[in-house]
Amino acid sequence: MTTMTEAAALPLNRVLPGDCIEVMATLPEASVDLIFADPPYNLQLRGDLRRPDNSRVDGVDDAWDSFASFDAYDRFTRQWLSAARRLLKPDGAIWVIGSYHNIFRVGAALQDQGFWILNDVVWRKTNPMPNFRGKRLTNAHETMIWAGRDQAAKYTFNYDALKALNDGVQMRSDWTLPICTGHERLRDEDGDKAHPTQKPQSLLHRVLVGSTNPGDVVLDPFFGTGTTGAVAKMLGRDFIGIERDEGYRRAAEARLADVRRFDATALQVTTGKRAEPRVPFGQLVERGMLRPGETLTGPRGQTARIRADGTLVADRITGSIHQVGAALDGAPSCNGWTYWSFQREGQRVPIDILRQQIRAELA
Amino acid sequence: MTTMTEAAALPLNRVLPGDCIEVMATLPEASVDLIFADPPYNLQLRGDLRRPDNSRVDGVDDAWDSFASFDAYDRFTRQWLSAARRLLKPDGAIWVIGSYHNIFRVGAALQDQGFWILNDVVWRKTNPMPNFRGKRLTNAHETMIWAGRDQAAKYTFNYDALKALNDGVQMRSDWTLPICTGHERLRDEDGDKAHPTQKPQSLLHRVLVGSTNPGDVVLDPFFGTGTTGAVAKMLGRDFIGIERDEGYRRAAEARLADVRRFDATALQVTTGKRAEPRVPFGQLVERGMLRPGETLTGPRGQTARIRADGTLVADRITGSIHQVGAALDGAPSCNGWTYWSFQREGQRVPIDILRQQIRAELA
DNA sequence: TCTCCTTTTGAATCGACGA
DNA sequence: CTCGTCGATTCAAAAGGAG
Repeated sequence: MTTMTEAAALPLNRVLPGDCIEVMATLPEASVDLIFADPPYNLQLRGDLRRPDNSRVDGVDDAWDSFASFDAYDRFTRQWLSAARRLLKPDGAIWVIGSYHNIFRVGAALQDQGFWILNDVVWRKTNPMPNFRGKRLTNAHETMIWAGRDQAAKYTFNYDALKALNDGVQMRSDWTLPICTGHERLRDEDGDKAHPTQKPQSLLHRVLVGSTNPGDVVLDPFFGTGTTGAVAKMLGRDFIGIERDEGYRRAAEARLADVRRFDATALQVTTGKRAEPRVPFGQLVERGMLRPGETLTGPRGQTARIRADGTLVADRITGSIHQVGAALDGAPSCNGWTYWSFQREGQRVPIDILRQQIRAELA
Repeated sequence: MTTMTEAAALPLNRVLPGDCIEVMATLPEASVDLIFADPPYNLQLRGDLRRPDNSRVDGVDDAWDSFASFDAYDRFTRQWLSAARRLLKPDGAIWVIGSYHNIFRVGAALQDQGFWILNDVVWRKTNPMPNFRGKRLTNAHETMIWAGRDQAAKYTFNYDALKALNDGVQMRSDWTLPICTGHERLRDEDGDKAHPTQKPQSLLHRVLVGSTNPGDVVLDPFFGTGTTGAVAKMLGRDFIGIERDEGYRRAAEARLADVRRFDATALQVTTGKRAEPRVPFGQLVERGMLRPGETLTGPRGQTARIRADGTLVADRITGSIHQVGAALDGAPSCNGWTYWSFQREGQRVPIDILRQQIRAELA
């Protein structure tokens, strides 16, 4: 959906160096379909933490996670969110992940800037770090906020694909997934973890399958070691990464070079009836699949006759298949396609069968 | 822990009428051990919502949940929080429950006022209302914030009691509990629900066991129909309720009169048996155990390829592992978990092996 | 009383498109 | 803009009723 000029101006599938607020300011507005952001959590750790066996926990103590006050953190948040919002297309959306240290401030800032929250999603970790001191509950989840650019945004939501991913029941707002460990966890030459808060690919897989389409542009302003880019590449989405730390950038670039894109068939995803072309009921009459004068039957024996223009008459009611069905049932609305049947060889046949025939021809 | 004079001044185990901000101002400072608050969520619903069968959803349209703007909601939040904080003893703590509509604003206000967040706790509903229009994820959880009066507060945390409640492993920050239905749900003379958002006793049971001791004073400034009071009474804690709606107050008082101390009802609902967790096939794909594009093999050499949403494609058939297996065999049904295998190092491996791996992690 | 099936219901920010 | 029309969309529990 990008024009040539936009596409030319966008540095796709690269990791841009620098501070994300400054770099985002250089990119063209309304050019990005989705933003996934994993900003610093502002953890406020005091001293170091030791396990019961006295070994030291390797916590997040990097300078980039340190802010002088809530106020400073809020200023930072509002700046990067504002820059990010400028880059979103009108129907774009954003995901932000955080913990209780920062997510309330991020959520309030999103609302204040006009983003429209669609869901908050809980990532339940199957294998969280235990609470070694027994002073609080095990912090076993993180929170993601999914928001449209504004209330009017017609955001992408692949409902049927996520439903398929969840064994045929609609996807819920709590996602149970393991943290990033094992081979997936990037390590430096010394065997230490390359990034303290590397997110699992499974998390990004679900986000991108659910809220983007192949060919969409996904921006990650806190790219880190590039989980967003890796999954985007696998799924045939374009990405833009921004990362100011050279070490993380190098790790991400090495990682991305090894990623293969899934083939076209694998990228296809379950779609529902919404994606199908519309078929006017009148077309069934025009094509002679149903004849004017023929009688249709409703679910409880209601009858109506077809007129030459594809409207129905029942009793004193006239109108579309939907309107007559709704009127007969005293219902506020009705899907005429699933309401009415016709007779063929003594059998009741739903009219939706005929619509499916036409759609099959169109495919 | 209360002195004689404080105890004398406190209206214990009663439901006080009136606006909570005004009523709290009349109570003595530093007199309460714990506050549990379920403030209005500011839902901002538009129009009515119908189920696919055309029945109408009885949503929250009460005047008390309506605010003119985020700004108005913030002012309200800061006022009641500030009044509540004055009432807390130095080592007191607060719980606030909310949804994505309001919880970010509440969380930020808590931090701004000097409360110190201890955990955010996710209430995962076993039986949430589905998303009827298929436009978002099922909103299947609510969020609670647990915070000390300030960073120095030596808050109460009954670590071992919660660990015992959780089958001997540390209590996590995600709690899986059913919503309030059935006999527990209070109804008026007409059989309608007495309160639109009654919380389950199991939730309060866990909160009060974990963060109060017998004899503590628990304040609920948005008392509603009195779940907090009922569970407090059962558990031998004192409570103070504030509720401005007379109908809710009467329902709460009738309810409380029937509650006996040490009633085991709440305990029973808290500990439920766990069934074997369902593992969607899609999770094997998300987690990279199987790749999109990879080929699965059936018992007699049938093949199908995996797509990014966890569905299979074989010939012209698309669907779940079960559906495609059944279609290829011309069978009415099929257990895809035992039907399909994948290749690893030249060997055929049943996909069920991978499901067992995931279940082992969850156990 | 027990089983089986049907009905009801729950804190919900729940369209798209053309005229 | 608004307005009218098309037509897509639900899961787990518990209550209630039939046999």
